[in-house]
Amino acid sequence: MHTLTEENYLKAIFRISQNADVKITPTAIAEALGNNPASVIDMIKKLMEKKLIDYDKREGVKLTDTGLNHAIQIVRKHRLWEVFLLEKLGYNWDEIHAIAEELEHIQDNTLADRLDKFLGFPEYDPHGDPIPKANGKVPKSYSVTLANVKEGQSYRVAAVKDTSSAFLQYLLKLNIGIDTDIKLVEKISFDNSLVISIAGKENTTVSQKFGENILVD
Amino acid sequence: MHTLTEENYLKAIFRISQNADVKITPTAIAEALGNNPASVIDMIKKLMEKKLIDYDKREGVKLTDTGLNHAIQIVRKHRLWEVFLLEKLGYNWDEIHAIAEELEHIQDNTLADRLDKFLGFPEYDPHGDPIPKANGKVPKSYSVTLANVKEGQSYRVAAVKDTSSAFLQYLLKLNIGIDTDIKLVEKISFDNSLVISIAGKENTTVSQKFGENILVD
DNA sequence: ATTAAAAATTAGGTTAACCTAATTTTATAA
DNA sequence: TTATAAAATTAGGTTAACCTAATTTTTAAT
Repeated sequence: MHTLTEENYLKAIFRISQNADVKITPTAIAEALGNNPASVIDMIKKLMEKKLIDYDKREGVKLTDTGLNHAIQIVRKHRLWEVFLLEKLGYNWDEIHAIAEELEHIQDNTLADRLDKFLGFPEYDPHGDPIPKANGKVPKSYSVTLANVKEGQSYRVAAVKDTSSAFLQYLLKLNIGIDTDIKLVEKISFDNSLVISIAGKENTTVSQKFGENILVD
Repeated sequence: MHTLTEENYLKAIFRISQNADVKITPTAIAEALGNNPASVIDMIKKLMEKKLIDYDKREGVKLTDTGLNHAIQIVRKHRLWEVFLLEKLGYNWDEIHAIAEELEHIQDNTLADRLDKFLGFPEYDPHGDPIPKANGKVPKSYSVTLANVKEGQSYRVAAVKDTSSAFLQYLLKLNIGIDTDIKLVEKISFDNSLVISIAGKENTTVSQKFGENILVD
């Protein structure tokens, strides 16, 4: 139906719109996709013609209903494939994202539903991101980060924001995964570093950036 | 490593080279891919520069060792994915080829091996085509067609040559699948039609073209 | 051996998706 | 409010992979 490139634009716009309730600018899309704002303008015109997005300078870019549906279906496939790669093929946490980036574009009407059934209708992917249902409904997603949480209390790791290999490998080294318990021992006011205790073990210090990429429950 | 288009050329060249020991011409490749001979010439130049094929007018197109390896790996992935789609996701015989055409291009070094293991190291895909092993070895493939076989004898369907939906749906209607027993009752000399008995049932008549696309054992 | 048909090749053009450089518009801060 | 910076946009160019329409080469048949 749509080209791979168009799908990647829709997905990027969707992702940005999830992050925060800000205006989605051509520049923001360009950054997300790692290409030039001028190219984004070209594609914005094309996607508008196809009625997948609306755009004006005031409002920024917005997905139409059709565009949103497409984006959600792509995200659904991405996250289902991630579950498949981890659970069935035995890949590691940090390897699955890149492969799912390709698999999400496989075109077939019944594929997502079949995969969903085969995997036992999982609600979250291995990074804790909610897997949209067949009807487009998206399970609750987590938004509280370890960096925003009270000192002295324990939390369950519900999801990770950054899915880069670098971050996930670091987590692996620290023995942190989904469902790991983390206690925020202290917040260092100088640079917002976090002193944490992982699964009851001895204290470790991590950066603010680290904390902002861990979503807790 | 290579573009999707390049991979499709390698695969087409490989497929043609399997069929028969004939010279592989630009025209033949163009027909296989459904595009123009002029375009094929462009791509031949490119693939020669990349040392994936050799070409001269006398000899036609030949895959180099590197090119052959690439082609085999693509075919391996295609056929493994077909097994997956049929056995794990419950697709029908006639649906899997088209989806596998996309899946075969997913790039990851360990993917084929993991899939192979997950599926229990199958030797043949659902159309009876041999699945190349990790080391590039290809299990025995079948070459005797129902059209070339003696009257009065029974054979096991080992594979199908044509994997188009149209042909596979016809087979489904006739209740023919891999391992079905077919007896060649009579060959009509007028047009080489074949009178056959499927799994011991009453006689049916099929065309020469039909018979040429059934490989038997 | 000649000629007609088929195949290969060249030349030049198109489209999608990118780019850089220049220009215009909008936002921000003194 | 006016200058400056940032963002958006336009103009024009590139590359991959296709195309059509010549033209040349090869093959096959008389």
